[in-house]
Amino acid sequence: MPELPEVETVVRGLQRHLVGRRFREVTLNRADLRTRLPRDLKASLEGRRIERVARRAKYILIHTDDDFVLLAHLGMSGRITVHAPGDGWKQGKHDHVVFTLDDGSIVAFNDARRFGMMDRVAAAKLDEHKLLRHLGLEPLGNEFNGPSLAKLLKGKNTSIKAALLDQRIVAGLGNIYVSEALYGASLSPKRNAGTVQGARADALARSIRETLTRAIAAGGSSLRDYVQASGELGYFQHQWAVYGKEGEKCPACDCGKGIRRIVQNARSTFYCVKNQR
DNA sequence: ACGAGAACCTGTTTGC
DNA sequence: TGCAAACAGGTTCTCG
Repeated sequence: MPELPEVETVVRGLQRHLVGRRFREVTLNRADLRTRLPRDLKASLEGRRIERVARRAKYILIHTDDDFVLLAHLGMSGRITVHAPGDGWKQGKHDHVVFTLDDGSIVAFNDARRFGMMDRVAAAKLDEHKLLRHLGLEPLGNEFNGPSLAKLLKGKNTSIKAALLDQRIVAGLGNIYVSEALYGASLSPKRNAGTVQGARADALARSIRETLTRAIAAGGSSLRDYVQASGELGYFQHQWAVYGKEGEKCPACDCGKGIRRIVQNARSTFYCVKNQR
């Protein structure tokens, strides 16, 4: 489900409702997510004040007043939703962790497939965390541009599609936005990653940045599981150029072949054969 | 050392 | 209609 724009949207929703509040109660309903939840999660969080909420790649970072960070990843099907006191929220089947805040609002972590995770780490050691330390460039960060992307792709002997899904290169892209960004840069997903240099890398970096920015503005893309922290859907799926559009006309041409779906590394890729080389 | 494929898990859609 | 197979916004481990 959630790629960078969806996680960023959730983070913004959490910032509105969590910052300045305290965890009053933490309920662990099941601990066997992608990684096992820390045993002391409840004891270590209850009473703590939330200082800020941030994002690194697809990870949500909730900073508490003891200089620790609650790290959360939504996997494929994870959601974090916030419910005002008395809004009628009832615990559901896959609500694995439920937080009650000091104002009585509820924050629910729900994840049917349990590919998501949560962990707690000292803020000073955040960058050394096993799951964060190998992450590549933030595509919306200042250091991300054509030359920095080209440098990371140089010598990569795989498709540009597979390379962009590798979080050690660009951190935060997923299956939807890779197809969309490659379309925006007129690059074939089958192109060898190492050949994306110079002007091609410039175009790709620009397209990645623009695609993600537009998706965030639309509140992310809702395909099946994803909702914002408020429960509202995302709307960027209505602006997709190619993803999920096999057989449809590409927005830029009338080539008649339509948008094609191929499978790369066991994941669907969508692209226009004529416009992307 | 690198890249492809399998595995993790549940729910929904598709096809025979 | 019913059941099985295929597929889904991700990541990590294993194997060649």
